[in-house]
Amino acid sequence: MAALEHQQVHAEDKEGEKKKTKKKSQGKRKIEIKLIEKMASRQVTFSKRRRGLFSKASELCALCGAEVAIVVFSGAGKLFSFGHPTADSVILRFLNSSSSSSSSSSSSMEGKEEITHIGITGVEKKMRSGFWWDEPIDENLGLDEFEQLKVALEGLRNRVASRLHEINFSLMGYDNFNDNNNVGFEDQQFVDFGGMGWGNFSQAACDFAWMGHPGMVIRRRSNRSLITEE
DNA sequence: AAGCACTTTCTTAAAATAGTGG
DNA sequence: CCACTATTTTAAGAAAGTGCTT
Repeated sequence: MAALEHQQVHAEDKEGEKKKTKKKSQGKRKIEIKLIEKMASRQVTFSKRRRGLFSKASELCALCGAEVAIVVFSGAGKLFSFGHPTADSVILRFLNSSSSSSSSSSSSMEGKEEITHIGITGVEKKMRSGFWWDEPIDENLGLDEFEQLKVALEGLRNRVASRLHEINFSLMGYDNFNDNNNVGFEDQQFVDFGGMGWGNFSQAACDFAWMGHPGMVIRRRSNRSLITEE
C-alpha cells in the first residue's frame, strides 16, 4: 500500500510539472449499470466498452481457440461486428448447430441473454421446418417473371421491415410510428461493416442480426438529430 | 459552417489478476 | 484454500479531434 501511495505521489508530481492548465480527472468512478442519461457520456462509454469487449473476445479466440461473433448496434443504429474467424462463419455455424438452443450461456446477464435467444431460436425453428423461399427457384421462369418476382420480394421485405419497426416502436413506448424516421436494411448504405477491422459481414449475416435483435431500430443519418432528443 | 455520432488521448482510480506466504 | 500485497488492466471523466451529412 505504501508503495502504491508513493507511486501516486510521484505521478502527481510529474503531472504538476507537465501542465497545470488541463482540468484534473477524477479518475475511474463506479457507475450504476443502467442507461447513461447524458448522451455524450453514453457515446464515449459505448465506444470504449465496445473496444474493450472486442479486445477481450479476440483474446478468448487467441487463448482458447474459440470461435466468436459479436454484433453490436450503437444507439444511432450503426453496426459493429467482431468475428473469428469471421462473423459470418460463426453465425452460420450457430444456425446450423442442433445443440445451440439447449446449450445457452450462464452469463450474469441471463435476462438479456434470454431475450436474444428467444429471437434467434424462433428464426432457427422456422429455418429448420423450412421456409417457402428456401425452395429451389423455378428455372423455367422468364426474364419478365424473374423481374416480377424480384419486385414482389422487395415489396415483401419492405412490409416486413415496416411491421418490425412498428413493433419496435411499441416496445420502446412510442405511440406514433413514423415510417419516415426509420428504415430497414434495404436502406443501409450508411451502415458501417467490419467494426474495427476484426470482422466482416455479408447481407445474410446482417439480416440475421437484425431479425435476432427485436429492440434494434435502424435510423437514417439525416434523422440523427431526432435520436439525440430524449 | 454547423451539427451529429463516434474516436482518441490523458489522467486517475476501481477492479482484476498474479504472486507469495501461512 | 485463504488472506494479503503488488502489479496490471479497465474504464470514467474531460476535452479535443475526425468524418460524415445537411
